[in-house]
Amino acid sequence: MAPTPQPATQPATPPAPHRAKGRPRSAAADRAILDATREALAELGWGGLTMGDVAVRAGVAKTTLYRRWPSKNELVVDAVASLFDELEIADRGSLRADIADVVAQFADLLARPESQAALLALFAEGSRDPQLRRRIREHIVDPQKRLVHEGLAHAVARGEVPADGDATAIAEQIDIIFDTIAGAVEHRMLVIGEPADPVWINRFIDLLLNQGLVSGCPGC
Amino acid sequence: MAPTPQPATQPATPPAPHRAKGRPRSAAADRAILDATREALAELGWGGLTMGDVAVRAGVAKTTLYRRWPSKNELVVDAVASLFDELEIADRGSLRADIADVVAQFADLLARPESQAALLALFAEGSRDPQLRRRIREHIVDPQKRLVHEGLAHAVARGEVPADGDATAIAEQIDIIFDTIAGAVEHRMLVIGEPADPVWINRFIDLLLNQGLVSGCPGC
Amino acid sequence: MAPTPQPATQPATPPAPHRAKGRPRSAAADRAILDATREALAELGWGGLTMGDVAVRAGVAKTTLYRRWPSKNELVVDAVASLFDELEIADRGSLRADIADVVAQFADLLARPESQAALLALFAEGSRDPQLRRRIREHIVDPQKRLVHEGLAHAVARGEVPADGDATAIAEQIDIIFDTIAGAVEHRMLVIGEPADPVWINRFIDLLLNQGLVSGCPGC
Amino acid sequence: MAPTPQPATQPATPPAPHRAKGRPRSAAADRAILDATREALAELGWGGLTMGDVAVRAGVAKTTLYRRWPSKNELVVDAVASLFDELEIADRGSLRADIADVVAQFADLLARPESQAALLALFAEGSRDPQLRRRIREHIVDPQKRLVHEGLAHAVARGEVPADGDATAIAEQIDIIFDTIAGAVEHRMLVIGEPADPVWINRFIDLLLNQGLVSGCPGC
DNA sequence: ACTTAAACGAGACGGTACGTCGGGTCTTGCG
DNA sequence: CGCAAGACCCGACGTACCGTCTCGTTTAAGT
Repeated sequence: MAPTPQPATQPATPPAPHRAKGRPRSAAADRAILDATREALAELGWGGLTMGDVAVRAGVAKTTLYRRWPSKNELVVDAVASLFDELEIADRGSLRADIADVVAQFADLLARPESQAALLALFAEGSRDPQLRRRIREHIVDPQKRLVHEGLAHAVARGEVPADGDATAIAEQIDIIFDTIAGAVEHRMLVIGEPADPVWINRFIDLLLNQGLVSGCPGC
Repeated sequence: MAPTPQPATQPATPPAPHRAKGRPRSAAADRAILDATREALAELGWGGLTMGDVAVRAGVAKTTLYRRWPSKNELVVDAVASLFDELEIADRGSLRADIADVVAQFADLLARPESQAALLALFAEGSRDPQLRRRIREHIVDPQKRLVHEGLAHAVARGEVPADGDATAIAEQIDIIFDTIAGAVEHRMLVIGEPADPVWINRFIDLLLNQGLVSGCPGC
Repeated sequence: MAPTPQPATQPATPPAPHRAKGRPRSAAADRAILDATREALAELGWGGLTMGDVAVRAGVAKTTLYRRWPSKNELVVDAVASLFDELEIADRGSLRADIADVVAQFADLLARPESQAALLALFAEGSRDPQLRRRIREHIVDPQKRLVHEGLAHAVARGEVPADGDATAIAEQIDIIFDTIAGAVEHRMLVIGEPADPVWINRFIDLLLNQGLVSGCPGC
Repeated sequence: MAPTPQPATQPATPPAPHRAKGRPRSAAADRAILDATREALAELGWGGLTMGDVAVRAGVAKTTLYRRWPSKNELVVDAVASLFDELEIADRGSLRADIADVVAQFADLLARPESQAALLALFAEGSRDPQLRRRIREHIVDPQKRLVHEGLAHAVARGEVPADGDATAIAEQIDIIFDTIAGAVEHRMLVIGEPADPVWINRFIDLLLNQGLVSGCPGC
């Protein structure tokens, strides 16, 4: 999510260079502000984070903040969204290994204090602001479904999982799987505050892959 | 969670009547405040909730609030915790039906705006305040594990699930199951903001009970 | 000014002893409260004086205070008025000596910090509350006019001052003299904050007795 | 007395223009606040005067008040001090007339409710705060001694009063005269609450100029 | 000794103002 | 025109006292 120019929303592809009059905006300021935001967020949490403080940390005037982001919400979304770009799924040879790998990545990400504070703060604000919630889904959550999608593709390619023909059925299936995996890790780390270590991950995948709740799969 | 007496934390079982000096605290005020808090929370969310406003709604002086709860956090924990006392698991004849029933109850609870706002706000604050997180676990989250415990007992009694001998293994198993179920519903409703309707619940239980990810359970 | 019984103002002359039922009021409490008031007043001034603090200093419940005095005003008037009862005029052989003596007494009284704080606080409140001002006049200021009255009587007896026949003229004369003497000392000590030492007193009496402003009394 | 710049007390003569960064303070706000303060003071007195109320009357935020004056004291000193700049002494042809004139001016000033409340409140606070008392003396009281000084000069020029050679003796004489005149009027109007009408002024000057206490000046 | 009723301590109560802090806007002068 | 600085309006914060109100407990006078 790129810094949002306030007065004039520039087009996605700026074909006309639009020879900006006057002094151009400082790119360094953008970076400094986002870094300062993440730092302050990790230290103080959403409630403790103040625009004035971010401005001071970034060595920037408050005006400059508001010129780029209309409010705390959007600033923090931007500051946090980028963290999730690093998640990747690699073909590790088996469905179990692939899941374990991506869950571990997610767990690593959520282990950072700033991620915890930032995400929960966003989710909390999102519960009152449908627009913000939509932005969170679109920019932060939904993009990660690609991981499930790709992982499933690998499994199908390996023959571990049959290729369901129906596309919408697959989409819904992906949603459920994603809800379940993401939710379990989130609950474990954000709500309970316990680490999702390899042991936990293993047990969780056991449950997910049927060696869990009704092991032996007796009457299913 | 009962109103926390500020200066002197009395023991859980007060054998000594503790001859209260001075005018006793008004029980009506306690009730009015908690009700007002839940109401305001639903209307305005955590960020919009003001102590002054709660006081006005409760027909109570601001000082009376602060005399009982040192901060918004504690007040909201108290106000919200009671909502979870209503969850129950009934023996509906099959493991699937039991799970579906309790998930539906949980979904109903999280469908209320005040629950969403309150829980997420608490979780967010909890990420910065280990003490608060502990209180959330102890007073709100962990007590619900009884549902899994009882459900599992029913299933064992019915012969749907073998009785694992090891007690600690069972405890860990319960934790994982709880993390997974609670996490999935939380993610669905609190993060994504989508309803956990019967269709979703069914698919989710499919996944949980092996008719899901690797349906047919080929090589497990 | 005696402690004012609140609910029932007893008649000035209690012919019927009014056989008090129940526990009688503690005289010790009265004294403790007035002492505590004077002490607190000297330390903290009117603005800093709190009823709660006075109660604590006096080892008494706040209720006990309010049972006797309806407000801070009346309490402080009572607490302060007694200080002025000690002023006396002695026949020291000459008008000048008599005046010097009583002015010195007044200066000693106003030299105490609690007198300064208390009086000025009362005067200040009195400027907004005509009733209080009246009470101040009647209970604190006017009673001291007896000093001028007696001093003048001594001077007439000595033949230093002719006996003006008209009673009302004398009364007005006394008022003026009192305003002048009291005012000068008050201004010197309460407003300016300088001591009224013997040198100042001497010069002041010079001015008052004609060796002052137009010394030599040329054309009078 | 000018509004006191809070963070940096600039020198009396700012030779360096002190290139002010940021938005300059609104001069209109200064005026509005001082006017509102005088108005509120007259209506409500010191005790009733609220910073919040002053802010509302001045159409200004409370923070703007506190940015300029650290407390009620300083604000009211500033608001009131200017009232005293209007006192003047004119050469009316005789010492008696000159005195009568300036006393009448002083009486007019003290007849305004806001002057009474403000002055007494200041004096009261001054009794506990030596710094404030010093500021009162320097900014409000002492400057008025010029009136005595000038009046005396006129009298000497007219030959009504002999020119005392010693400068310090004259200074002390002025102090005494000022204490006496100011004190009498203050006592009359601020303490007693009676008007200093022409009749009273005449009698007072009689006393001051020897036709008073020992009229006829028999043995002086 | 027993009754009775007011005084008492403690402290909770509804209020009001306090002085501070953060949000978001506006107004300067400089580059 | 961007930018730093900082004043501005607004509104919530948590605290301190106010004067009132219950409580349960003395404490003396009258029986």
